[in-house]
Amino acid sequence: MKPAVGRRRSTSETRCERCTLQSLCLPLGLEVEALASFDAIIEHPRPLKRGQALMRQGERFESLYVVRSGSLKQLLAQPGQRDQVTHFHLPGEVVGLDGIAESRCYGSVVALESTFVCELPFHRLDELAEQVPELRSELYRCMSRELRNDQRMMCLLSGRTADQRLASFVLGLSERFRARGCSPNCFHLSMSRSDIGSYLGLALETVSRVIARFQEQGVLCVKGRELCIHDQAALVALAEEGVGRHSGS
Amino acid sequence: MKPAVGRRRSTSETRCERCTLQSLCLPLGLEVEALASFDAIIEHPRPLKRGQALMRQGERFESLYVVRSGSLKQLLAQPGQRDQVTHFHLPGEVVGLDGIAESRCYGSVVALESTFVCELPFHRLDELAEQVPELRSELYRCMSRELRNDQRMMCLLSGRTADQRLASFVLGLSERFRARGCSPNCFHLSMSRSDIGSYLGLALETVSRVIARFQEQGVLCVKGRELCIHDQAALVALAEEGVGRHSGS
DNA sequence: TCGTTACCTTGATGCCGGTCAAGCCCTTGT
DNA sequence: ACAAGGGCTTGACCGGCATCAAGGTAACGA
Repeated sequence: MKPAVGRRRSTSETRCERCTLQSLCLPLGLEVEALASFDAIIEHPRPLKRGQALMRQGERFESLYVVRSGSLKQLLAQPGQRDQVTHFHLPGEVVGLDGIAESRCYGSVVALESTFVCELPFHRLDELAEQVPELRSELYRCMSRELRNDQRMMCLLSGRTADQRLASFVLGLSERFRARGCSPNCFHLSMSRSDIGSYLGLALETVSRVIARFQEQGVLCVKGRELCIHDQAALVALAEEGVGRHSGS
Repeated sequence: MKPAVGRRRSTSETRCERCTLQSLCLPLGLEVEALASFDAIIEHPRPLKRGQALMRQGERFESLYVVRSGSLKQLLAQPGQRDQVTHFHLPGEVVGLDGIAESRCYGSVVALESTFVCELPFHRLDELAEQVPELRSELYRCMSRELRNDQRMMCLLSGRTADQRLASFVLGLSERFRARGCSPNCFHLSMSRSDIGSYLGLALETVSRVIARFQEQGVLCVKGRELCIHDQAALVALAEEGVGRHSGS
């Protein structure tokens, strides 16, 4: 089921050089020449349809992927527990770093909509990183950033109320869309309420209810999966709100 | 307050070559020669006393550290929220990887007891990694492993009951002690109940109560901070226990 | 067009675990 | 030796959120 067929190298239209995600992506800061070398190792598997898997938990790890367009969710299955969403991946984000350690994919990654990715065979990437210090740094930075994000998430999950979690989630998405040149105030949620709930450690009913409450308060407006933030300041206040669980005084 | 004074290079007794943590530590798998180069960049700040900080959130990131003996906790301060424990670090574990991304320490790291560390100035480490592919791989693997652990933690925090969290926590520690050649069944908790609670997203009272319950059930035995596991199988069962929150059927 | 299905919303109920409070134990310093 | 303070335990109470349940809505295929 791996999209081995349909892979192809860069064409003029898929070149990094012309990619709008340059400012976010791995080859950030590479010289023209290095960028060309980087480009040369990229493969382009055929696009994924909604629900299709980019990788499956336990599969052999071969490549990193960068989302080119669309979005995906990462799922972790654990013994005696329902699958859990651990990440959502947006364009420009690197997928699969957690597979390096054991040469196995640590989670499954599934497209939430039609999704294009760039594939970076890891051994070739590492070879290139040996020669290009900037690429090496960027790889470190990328992993480090993800560590940082995961830690934030752990804090979110461990000490905060449903309202705070939802507010942080929405703000986080908003920020990520802004960085991608999309509207930070109105955007489309490609994931279901149930995905959001799983990700935030809440029941899907709670997600629904909190969204409804935010709407009543005029903080945002949701219709199906279209979301508009009306009062960002209020959302920030909701996310930080002094008194969550364990928050003390 | 940085322990700049008292740093010194390796002496015969601090050499990696003779270190009992070799099988766990970063230079894993290096040839004799590469190991010597690695050894040469290590510095040894003076030991930390209980409560002393190895790094403080927001400080400039310069070095990675490896715990040589003792243990530390990592704390993250967030606006309008009490500090939260995000990691406990045991001997052989690398500290500070999350600082690479922004060249700032992402959290504060504080000793839980008398603690020795090895300091690895990051720019020198990276220089060496350029020449030694094995070291590079090990660095990647190390970060990747941490990503994986953080994800496990996120799952723990988001979908599980207090009992499951505690049981997983104890099992995790047990496993880590085993890997370090210590008894996996009887060990010392260098962190307070409150630290454990913060780490697991529970009130310290809950930690105390759950431990008491486990004790009544004969699963383990705790006296102050000494812990003995009596029935590991039961603990595994408690950790996985089909029916947690969100677990569905 | 209709039926099927997946997704979402809203209500009612109950439990887990947070919070507050009181007291014990052990350590540390004078 | 005693006082003081930090850490731990245990009890009582109650609130937030999971769970169960019952529709409503939208998308899709026949």
